Amino acid sequence: MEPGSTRISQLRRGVLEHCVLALLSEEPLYGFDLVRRLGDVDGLVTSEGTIYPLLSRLRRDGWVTTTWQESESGPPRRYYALTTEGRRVLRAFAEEWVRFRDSVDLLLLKGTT
Amino acid sequence: MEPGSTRISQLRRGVLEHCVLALLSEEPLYGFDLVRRLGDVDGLVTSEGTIYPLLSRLRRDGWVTTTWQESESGPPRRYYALTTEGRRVLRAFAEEWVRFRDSVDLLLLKGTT
DNA sequence: ACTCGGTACCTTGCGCCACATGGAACCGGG
DNA sequence: CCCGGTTCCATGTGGCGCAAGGTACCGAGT
Repeated sequence: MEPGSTRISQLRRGVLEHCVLALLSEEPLYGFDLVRRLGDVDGLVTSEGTIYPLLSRLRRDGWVTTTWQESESGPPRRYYALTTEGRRVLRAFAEEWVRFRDSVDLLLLKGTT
Repeated sequence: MEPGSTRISQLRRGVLEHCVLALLSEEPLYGFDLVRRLGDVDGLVTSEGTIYPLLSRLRRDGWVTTTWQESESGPPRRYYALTTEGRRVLRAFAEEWVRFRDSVDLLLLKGTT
């Protein structure tokens, strides 16, 4: 399938990023683990080709810091942890999301019930 | 501001399209009117530069049909009406949206309450 | 030793779509 | 006779999710 063409993948735009922040708000995690965890969530299944560029952006924007840690089961892991700015962004998005979600719900589920 | 760069505009991706379908599911509407109606909805404010290419895609995909109608207040209006296929797509997306929304809610609003 | 699957990191190129910008034409009122 | 409101459209840009492909480490099996 052509990249970025499915309807559901359009949906994830701008949301996935903040779902990662939400996961990191509980504990530092590494990329490969994030892919696995998101893989368990309906509608948020993703791949390494999405996660790593995304994590780079988070780093670039100063929303996360990273630390390398040895692994017993493979190459070293890069753990990502939220910065104060990252937490602020997450909180702000959570509010924005609620407003957006309610608007879409209102339009979309009016006649459907 | 650079086009498509704001965080909120990423959110609208793939959603706006189906919100338009939802609006059309009640009655045929024309482009300029759609911009006005979406302008009243928090988080879905958009512009003609977004709506008209979007409507072209809906037409291309056979989800809508159009009819021209004279206007007393300006140039003729192009009214868009849902096809059977369009209604099917809308119903399918509504289900997909609920699943997606619930997943995001779960991740995003876990610690925020 | 050698391969093989699992783990773990990364880059590159593509396609989609929201948006800014700008253009055209119609109308009514000052 | 111009100007704001209405109504349609096309073009170019930027961001991001994704497929594809590459590198390297580990343990287990042959």
